Amino acid sequence: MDYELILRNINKLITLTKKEEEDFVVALSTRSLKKKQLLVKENEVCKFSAFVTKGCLRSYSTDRNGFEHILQFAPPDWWIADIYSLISGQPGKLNIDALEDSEVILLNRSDQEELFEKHPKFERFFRILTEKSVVANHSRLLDYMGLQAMERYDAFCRRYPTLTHTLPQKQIASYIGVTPEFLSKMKAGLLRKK
Amino acid sequence: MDYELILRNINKLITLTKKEEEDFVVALSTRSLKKKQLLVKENEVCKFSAFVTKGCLRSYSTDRNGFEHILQFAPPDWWIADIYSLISGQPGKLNIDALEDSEVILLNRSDQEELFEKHPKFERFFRILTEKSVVANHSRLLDYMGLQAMERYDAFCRRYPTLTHTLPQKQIASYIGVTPEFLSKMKAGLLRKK
DNA sequence: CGTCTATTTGAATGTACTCAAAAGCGGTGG
DNA sequence: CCACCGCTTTTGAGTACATTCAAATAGACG
Repeated sequence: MDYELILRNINKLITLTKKEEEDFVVALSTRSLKKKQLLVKENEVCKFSAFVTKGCLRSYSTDRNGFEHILQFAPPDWWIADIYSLISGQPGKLNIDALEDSEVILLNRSDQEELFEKHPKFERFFRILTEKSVVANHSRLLDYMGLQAMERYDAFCRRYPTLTHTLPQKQIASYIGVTPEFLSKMKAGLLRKK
Repeated sequence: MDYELILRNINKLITLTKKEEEDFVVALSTRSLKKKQLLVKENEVCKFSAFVTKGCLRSYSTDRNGFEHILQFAPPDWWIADIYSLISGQPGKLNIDALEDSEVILLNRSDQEELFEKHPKFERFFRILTEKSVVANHSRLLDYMGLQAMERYDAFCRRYPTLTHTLPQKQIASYIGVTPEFLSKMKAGLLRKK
């Protein structure tokens, strides 16, 4: 299996010895997902973190009116999981599925915890990864609170220029928190102004 | 100094040896804050995490229209910081101030990092703390995306029953993302229905 | 007691949503 | 290769939730 991408991802934050690298790699497994295929289902316990090597996943929750709200996109080189379910061991509310045919590497929570025991360096890696996640969520929360829809769309386009062009608008609408209809109208309005 | 509360807080997630406890405690310092006093200012680098032992702090950001948006309340037994600034070393966008006369314990980032080197167990503590923070932020983000103002207020009251009764409405409005005027109208509407 | 801030109330407004329908686009099977 | 089907995007009219602005009232603090 080719774990080059995930090892480089890890090595951005910590430096692994040969032994650590080996102990890490044996804990990994891979999985292919067809477009629309679910990796994590709501009301089930999420037992692993996923690292995307190809394609693109998303995590989302469905509200009582049937609307999907996207928490995260995960293109290659990103981690994704239902962290609530992962750390509580309780069934989660998130679904994680593939927006296109994708490849992921899975790390079981139990293996991850063994890794933490054996090599505290991994604890550091995930501590830092999680800190970055908090920062991203803060920024997104502030966007929700202080910006209007058009500005959130702008912010999205600036932060994720690639995703902006590859994802269906409907998905972007669901991420920035507007209806697809309204996003369409915003873009039309933009063009008129130019 | 009395570090009982913070030690109990730590011991909820990990178990410290005598030596670890000592090395931790020597890194701490305390500070008193008067109501409205700023602990962290925007555009300055935040160099510590704060643990509240008395009173209540909040972290917030001011948007370009001058509106404050509260990211977090920190009553006793809670941690608070501008994590973006803390981990990046860059000047942050958050202010942290006291909503009433308060006492906090400060842990410098550099001391914290030394602690991580010396005792990886602390890395675990903060890894778990940070994971919980991600979960809380996810839940709040989903509330913003899927609930309307009244429901967000309900959710707030259920999650923080104590804060609901002690905080000024204006602060709660700023946390749930509505104007103080509208929160007032929502409550009036509630009473009419009962 | 007086001042400053927080809360309430009301009227007018605006941003974003709902519902409906048409047009566009992509994939699939004949 | 074309025709069809389903899904996404666009467009429009009507609506609703929440804001803005203004003014009055209530409360807190020195």
